Amino acid sequence: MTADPVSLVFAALADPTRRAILARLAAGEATVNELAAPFPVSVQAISKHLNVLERAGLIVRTREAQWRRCRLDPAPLRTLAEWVDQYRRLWDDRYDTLDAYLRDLKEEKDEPAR
Amino acid sequence: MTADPVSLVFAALADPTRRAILARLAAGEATVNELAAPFPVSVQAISKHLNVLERAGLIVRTREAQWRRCRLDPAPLRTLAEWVDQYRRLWDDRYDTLDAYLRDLKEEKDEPAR
DNA sequence: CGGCTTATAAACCAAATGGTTGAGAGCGAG
DNA sequence: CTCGCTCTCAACCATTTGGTTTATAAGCCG
Repeated sequence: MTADPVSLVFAALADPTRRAILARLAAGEATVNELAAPFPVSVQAISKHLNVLERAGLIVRTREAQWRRCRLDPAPLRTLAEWVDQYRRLWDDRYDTLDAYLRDLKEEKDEPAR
Repeated sequence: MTADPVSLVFAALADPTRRAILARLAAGEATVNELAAPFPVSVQAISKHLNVLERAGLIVRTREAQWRRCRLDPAPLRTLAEWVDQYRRLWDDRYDTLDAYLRDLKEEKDEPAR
């Protein structure tokens, strides 16, 4: 129960079953049974996975007769993309100019380095 | 022990302490003690966190006298950025033109040609 | 050598995780 | 109303996780 949203999203995505569920939902809404069908586990287990995804804000569930329709909410994924982008300069060559800018900033800050 | 690399990376990032360690390492290499200093937990706990980060491929540790110097390896973050990008069209309006392009690609594939 | 510092290993513990089964609740169709 | 389908809740279980403390390895320096 770390409560902090970023951790919730990362934790939710740290499971292959849940990532597969998201992939399925990217193609459109689905009911719990539809989502559970491809997996070798019980529907109850999938229901638990959906709870995790919902608490992370990655899906929303709407009740519709006896069905619970699940829809993907991409907002947390956007947040996550921004988080990863903090580190883009570390691997992306095309980031060179901004990287140089940041190096300049750093040199200003700690002169006696190296 | 899910072994699958993507899950390892997500799981490693699902902890605020470990993300803070990565943020620190983005500014440059550091020893275990240096990394542990800001946190209210024992050095042993940090050592365990470093094991998790290392198994996820996010850091590499080199021995240097009695110190273990830790360096960030951005490769898994790049993989992760690519994973998230699968979903970019779901939230990014500017993705409209590329979205249309991908739809065209898909139409091509559905035909027997190629 | 002996002591200090750095870091890991091992044993232990409480809590969280991912799964199961069993028991309903909610709703539509016959 | 009752049957069947959809879905969740509750209890239980094994394993993992994040932390602790204690012990130990490895290396520098006086």
